[in-house]
Parts: sequence; C-alpha cells; structure tokens
Amino acid sequence: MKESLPKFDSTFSIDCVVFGFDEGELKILLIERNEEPFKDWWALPGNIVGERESLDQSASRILRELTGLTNIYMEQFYTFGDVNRHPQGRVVSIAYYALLRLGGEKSLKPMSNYAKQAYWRNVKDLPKLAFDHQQIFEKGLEKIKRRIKHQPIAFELLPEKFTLTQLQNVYEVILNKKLDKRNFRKKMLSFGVLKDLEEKQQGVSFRAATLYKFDKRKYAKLFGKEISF
Amino acid sequence: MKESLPKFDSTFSIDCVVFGFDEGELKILLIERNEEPFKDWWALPGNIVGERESLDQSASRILRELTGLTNIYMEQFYTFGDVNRHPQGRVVSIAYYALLRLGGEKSLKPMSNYAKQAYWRNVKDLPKLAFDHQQIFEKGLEKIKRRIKHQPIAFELLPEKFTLTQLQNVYEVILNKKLDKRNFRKKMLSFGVLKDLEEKQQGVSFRAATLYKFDKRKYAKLFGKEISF
DNA sequence: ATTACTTAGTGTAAAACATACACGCTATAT
DNA sequence: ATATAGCGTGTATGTTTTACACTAAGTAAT
Repeated sequence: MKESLPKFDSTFSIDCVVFGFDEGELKILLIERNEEPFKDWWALPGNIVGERESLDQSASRILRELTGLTNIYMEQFYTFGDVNRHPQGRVVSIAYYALLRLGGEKSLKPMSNYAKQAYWRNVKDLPKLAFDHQQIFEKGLEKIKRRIKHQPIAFELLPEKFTLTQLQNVYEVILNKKLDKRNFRKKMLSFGVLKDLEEKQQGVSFRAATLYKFDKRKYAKLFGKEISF
Repeated sequence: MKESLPKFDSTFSIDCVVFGFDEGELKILLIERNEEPFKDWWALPGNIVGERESLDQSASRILRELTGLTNIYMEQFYTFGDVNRHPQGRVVSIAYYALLRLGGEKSLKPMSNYAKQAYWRNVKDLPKLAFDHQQIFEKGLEKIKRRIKHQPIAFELLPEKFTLTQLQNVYEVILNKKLDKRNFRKKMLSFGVLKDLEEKQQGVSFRAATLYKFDKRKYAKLFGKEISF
C-alpha cells in the first residue's frame, strides 16, 4: 500500500515569524544557528515536522520549545518550496506567524541542539538571515499588515490590560504610519469590543491612562461585520 | 551532507481548486479518480510534486495537463498537513486556487493515469469529495471571497471583453449576494481601470451591452490605493 | 409596422463615515 | 508650588455609501 507513493529525498519543515511588541517597537525572534548549514547565521526558529505531528502541532511545539509558552496565537501563512531553498536537499517549509505578549520578562530558554540562543530583534534592524528567511519574514509582515486591518490581532501583542495609546502604537508600528489620536479612539471604541476596566495604569511617572481589555464575547457577536482600519 | 536531514515516509502534493464562471454559475473542476485510494470518487485535481519542481511549477503543470492551458491565474492559499489526511502515508498538500475563462469550449483533455475525466461542477452542487478535499475547496472559496473585494481577480474569470452586467454577476456569485446595479457600475467605473471598448455585444437576442476590458496599465498605476467592495 | 419582450443604462437625496485639527486636564516629580 | 508629559476630548467639512425606479434600445413574433 504505502509503496504506491513516490519517495523522494525530501521532507518538510515549519518556520515561524514570531512577532512581539515592546517599548513601542515591533520585534521578531531570531535564533543563532549552531549547526550546518548556515552555522552561526541568524535564522527564523523552525524545525522539521515530526512524523506523527500535524503542521499546527509542529508549530506549537516549536513555539513551546522556544518560549515555554503554550496557547500562542499563531497562523499558517505561506509555504515556501523552491527546489534549492535548502542546500542539503528538498525541504518544503510551511511558514507560520505568531503574535505574543512580550511582557518585560524577555526570558527565553537556552536553546537545544541546533541553536545557541534566541533573541528579540527589531524588525527595522534585522541581520542577514539564513536560507530564504528574509523572504519568509517579509511575507509574514505583509500578512499581519493586511490582517490587522480586519481582524482583532493587535490585542495578541499586548498584555491583557492595555491603554488606548498602547493599542494605537501597535497599529502604527505595524502599519508603519502615524494615526490621528482622536480618530483612532473614536473608531476603536465604536466597534464596541473594548471593555473599559475603570482602572488606571500603575507606576507611570505622569498622568495614568485608563486600562481596557479586549472583549471576546462582544467581538464574537459582531460576526459578519468587519472591523476595518 | 544530505544524510543530516531526517527521512520519513512522507511526501507532498499539490491540489488545485480551479474556478470557472459560466452561464452565471461559479464552477470548479473535479476529476473522477481511477486509482486507489478513493477509486471512483470525485476529487480535486492534484498531483505529487516532482523532485525538481517548485510548488508553483508543479501547480502550473497540473493545470496544463488538465486543461491544455498555460498562464492561468493561480495562487497558493493554504497547506493541509493533518497526519491522516491521506490513507497511504504522510502527504502534506499545498493547495492552490486557479481562475480561468471558461469560454464555451468546455473541452477538457481526457485524463492520464489516475483520473478518468475532468468535469466542471457548480460549486452549489458538489458531490462528496475524496480525502479532505471538501475542506480544501471551502477554504479556497473563502479565500477568493476575500480576495475579490480588494484585488482585480474577477476579470480572470471573464473573457477579455465583457459587459458590466457580466462583471457584476461574477461578484454576485462569488460573494453570494445581490448587488445594486447602479451602485456597482458607479463604483466599478470610478476606479478607472475599465476601458470602454466602444463596441457592443454580438449575437444577443435583446439590447446589446457595451463591452469593456480590464486595463492593467491603469490598474498598475493605482498601486497602493485599494479597490474595495 | 406594430407590439411584446428583455436587458441596458442612468441620477439624486439622505445617511454614514472619514478626515483634519488644538487645547485644557491630571497625576507625578521635584 | 510648579513644571512636566502624556491623557482625553468635539466639531465642521468632505467623501463615500446606500437606497431607490424608470426610460431607452434592440430583437422577435405577428
């Protein structure tokens, strides 16, 4: 039975563009490779898909190994399959982006086997990347630029409780343009998916802003209608 | 060198959701399988990716073998990789949608090896499909629904010269809702990407409509601005 | 030639939405 | 007390979207 499938010297991997937002900057996680090919180069975190793993499971595993976190927001966005993208053989790579709350504690586990360590790097200042990872990163960034206009993904980059200014910053840094404060607030609040927590920021050195949280229940009720920026 | 990549009993394939528009209906191409597994079932056209083929090349090849046509508009949209999606082994499938002008001549080549014949089927009346092809189809349809709102893909389904009513029909059948004629025309013409050919339809049994064509040059100049429906 | 039929093609008013724009308020730090 | 820095707010204008119905033109049948 199994014999009827052609067998090539080929396999598939997952690569992840892991976005985080910190101090007003959009960052991604990069690893420093510890193995050939591209030893000592910077690369996107990724790995070969296990024999008994679905693609989503594999991506989750990679993120867990990398950050210790589960339940990270994650989405498959494109598959890269040029014949020579990997110098050691035919490796088709399924790319995911992930968005996560980078809450001060930038504690990343020391990496196993193939990588020395992972670091957050500002997307505006990336080093040269291994394989076709530059291309993968660019496509991932493009995808979240589109998606943030219609889907409530910005919240994935923020802590549970956030201020409107922080939210606006996320939009600005991803869309790469300044937005008008009053218009942004008016529109964002008009969707009715933010819950005013009647609570102020703590520990800021000037006037504290009101905290909000994203209200998933209310968002679910919008079903059909689209948020748009 | 090559030995450092883990080898599983796995491979990858392409599956294509080929959309056509004819007589006011949105159709897709299905093949009747002539091989196990799922012998005699309906399925999306697809095939194993060749050892020296990129994914796009492989998809083009499948479409060429199926329709005899090259230069079909085509786009990768998702990769399906559940462990058990293929009963004979681990087959990850990269899915493409294609849009083509179904101009009366529904002449499809008789299929080689794995399929008896291909047929156009209305998307509103599809048979049960092999593998996870129902899921693939649904995701493909969803994608073109989104994409037609922002990208000029409707033209790919129409002949070079078309009437505004035909164009509106494409939108209506893909978005699955009626649109207002006057508003549709106003908006569509306002983008300035349709060239009035100052020429009327031939051989219709009532008042002939003006023919237009999509003007790629002008569309290219819009770069940045977005068409939206 | 007349008539019946079918689709083409057209405008406007009201509502909703997007944009542009600037200053007083408040909590903190000194 | 005062300086500071970010918070929070409203309006007027322009643009876009929506809802809505009839006449014009060409063909076919008689």
